[in-house]
Amino acid sequence: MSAAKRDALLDVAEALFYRDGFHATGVDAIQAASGIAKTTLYHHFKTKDDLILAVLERAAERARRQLDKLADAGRGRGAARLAAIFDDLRNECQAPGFNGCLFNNAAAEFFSRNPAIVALAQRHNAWIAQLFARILTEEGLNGAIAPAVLALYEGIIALGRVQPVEPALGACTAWLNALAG
Amino acid sequence: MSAAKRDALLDVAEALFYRDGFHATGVDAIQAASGIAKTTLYHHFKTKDDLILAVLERAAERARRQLDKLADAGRGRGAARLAAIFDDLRNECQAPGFNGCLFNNAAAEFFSRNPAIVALAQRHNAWIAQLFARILTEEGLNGAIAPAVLALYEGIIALGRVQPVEPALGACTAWLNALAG
DNA sequence: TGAAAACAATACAGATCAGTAGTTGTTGTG
DNA sequence: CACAACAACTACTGATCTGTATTGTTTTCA
Repeated sequence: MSAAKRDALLDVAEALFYRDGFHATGVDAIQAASGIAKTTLYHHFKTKDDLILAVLERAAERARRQLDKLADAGRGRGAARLAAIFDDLRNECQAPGFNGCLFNNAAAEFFSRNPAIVALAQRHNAWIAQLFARILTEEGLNGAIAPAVLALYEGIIALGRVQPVEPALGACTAWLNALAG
Repeated sequence: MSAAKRDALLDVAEALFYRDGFHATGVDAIQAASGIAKTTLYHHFKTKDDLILAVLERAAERARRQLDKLADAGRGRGAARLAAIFDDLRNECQAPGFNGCLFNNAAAEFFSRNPAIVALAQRHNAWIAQLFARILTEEGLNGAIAPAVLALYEGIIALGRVQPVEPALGACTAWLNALAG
């Protein structure tokens, strides 16, 4: 399978999984939406769970690249470097069809069922926590609060599904700026 | 159906929904685990989604009672009144089988499928935000940060599934205490 | 051009899904 | 005791689930 076709398949699968959930999205729906035959799909992914893992791994890599880019751009700006990452949340949470964090959604659905999926979500969150810690120390701030910053980050994403994010984001960036003062 | 039996049924359904997810939990599994016949179940709940809504509504009432109790107990203690609510999270997140927030999990699974379930999660989060705002103003603090406090609260719950909550909770209560100073 | 792999389409297997019909207890009430 | 209402059980419907077998076509690459 060409890389482009594989990407197209993963695109379709990710969109359906994200919108409708993992258990509620049948392989038939992915087949119908992607045009790729079920036989072919199962030739490249042993099971549906393997496809889900591939979707999640690709999405995690993409998210990490994006976060790295945002973190690099703000280098030397103190707490504003963190605030820039939260600013980016505004766009994502307000995008149509926003349904929270793909990885946390997956972890919730597979909590008692597929440890590999939960572990992937765990690693992804740990990576973000480490990024936050690095940013904080590089900017001369207290790196120990990184876990709390991550909680804020994930909390805003979770709430963004059912609430406007602006109030939380506003108070949050105020906090982050207070860190610098 | 007696109230006790209804409660027992909702207990079983809630436990299965919480552990395995809503779509992954079949009505047959609830029947087998509760001993209540499927006919009876469908006599009292028109559809599976109605059962889910009943489970969520009961759980939301229980959670609100618990939060109200914690909020009342800390009256007059300033930011510590909020910190007490976060302290309670420690126990919940460390309990075996902890799988995040039942309402956010439900909202994620039914986001594109059942607006009533999403709306219930929305109302529950709004209620908590209002509680936090009331506590903050009653304690002479800035009520406008309530949405951010809620984000912290929900973020810790979301992360509690895949991470130890202690670091985030520690930094978080430090923040809350700094609010008082 | 020819061989080999990958592909699509269809049909199917076996299990499970939500939900229902009908019959047999079982229980509470006059 | 007799009656009425509810609950349990079994069995079933039709749909949908993951995953596979089959067959034939297209692509690829030497």
